[in-house]
Amino acid sequence: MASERKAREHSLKTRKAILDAAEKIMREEGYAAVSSRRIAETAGLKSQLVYYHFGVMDDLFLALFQREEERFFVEHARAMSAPNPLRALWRLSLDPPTTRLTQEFVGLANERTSIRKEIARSKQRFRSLQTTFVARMLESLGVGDASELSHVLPFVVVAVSSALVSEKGLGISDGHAAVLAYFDKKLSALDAEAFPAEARSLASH
Amino acid sequence: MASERKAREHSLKTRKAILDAAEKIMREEGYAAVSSRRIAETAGLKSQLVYYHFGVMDDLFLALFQREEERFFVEHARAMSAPNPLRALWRLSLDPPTTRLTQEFVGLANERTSIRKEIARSKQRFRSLQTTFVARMLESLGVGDASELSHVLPFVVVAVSSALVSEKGLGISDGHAAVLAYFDKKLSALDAEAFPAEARSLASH
DNA sequence: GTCTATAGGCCGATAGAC
DNA sequence: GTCTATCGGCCTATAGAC
Repeated sequence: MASERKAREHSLKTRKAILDAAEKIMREEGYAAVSSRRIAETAGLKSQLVYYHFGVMDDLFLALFQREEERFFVEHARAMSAPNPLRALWRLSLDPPTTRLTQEFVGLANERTSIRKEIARSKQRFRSLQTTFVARMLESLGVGDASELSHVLPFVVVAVSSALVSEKGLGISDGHAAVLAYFDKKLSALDAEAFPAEARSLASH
Repeated sequence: MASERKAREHSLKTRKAILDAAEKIMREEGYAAVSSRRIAETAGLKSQLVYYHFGVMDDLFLALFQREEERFFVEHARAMSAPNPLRALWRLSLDPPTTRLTQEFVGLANERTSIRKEIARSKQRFRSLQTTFVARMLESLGVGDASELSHVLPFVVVAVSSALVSEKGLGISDGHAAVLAYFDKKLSALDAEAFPAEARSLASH
């Protein structure tokens, strides 16, 4: 029936509105500010609808996290297949909206056991993707201690960019310019060495 | 009067008990779990005493932070004057109790404006101390681009150790061994270069 | 699927007796 | 300085009408 389809679409629309509102609050005011009432206020609907569509609050947070993880996975894959993958990963990790939300989820994980497992699983997933990628990259360069560096490099990139975003949120920027310049320089150089412009240009023919 | 002195001592004891309880809860369950009632329960006293001794909750958090900052400053100074200062700073930043609490205060800063300024001020203070210290160290080594590195090095050390502690809290340890080995090695080497054992041994005579 | 109404809990904070 | 008592607020979550 057409009415069933319409109802389903409407339901999806409400779910999206709730998730969007939750995400906005979480980004701007932190996970602690996310409540069914604040979501309702932001999305322009009644707080009980949150429970109707998502069950308990834990499930809402899980749904939001999974949506975010999917989105991040796409951006992550794009960064990895860029001509300068290390620098692209670095810039992606520097994106304030993305990283800010990730940090909030980590904070949330300290409070809610059901969330912690998901965050941990997701973090390990991306870490594994990055380590594998960098390992291949270093091997193709003939680097000797590729095993250690392939773990260290992605870890440092993510940790440092995360710290930059965190401090920016606190209104601090001491030394940030130096850190940005240093990593842009070093990562670009490594990218250029692993994926020389000539090879790329030849490969595309 | 002796009774006045006794009362003052008792008051200090209560204040300490409250701060200790708040710190314990914050460490174990996160800043969101710190409430006057939970403090009272943990410290074995009435929740109203929290307000009597500290005014509003913001002031309690400020008092706790300042106590913690003082403690950290002492440890920080000790690390800087160690024979291998960079590695000592690295190990200090890796201390879970210290770093875990710092991270909770950063989260708290997202919620409470009055706290944010204090956290930012303190972070800048330590950053400045570290940058100055590393700059002198690199200059004595005759490093050319000492200005950039003196900003990058402390930033990376703090960011990476913070990320290690954070992940450990989530139950993740993928690649941690490699990161630990790498930084221990690199920082120790830099320390040894700047403060050779012979120079130290001669200077102490 | 959305509404009104409401139960039950923890919170910050204050007033006033002792 | 510590006690009892209490107010008002925001929260999660559910019941039941439409």
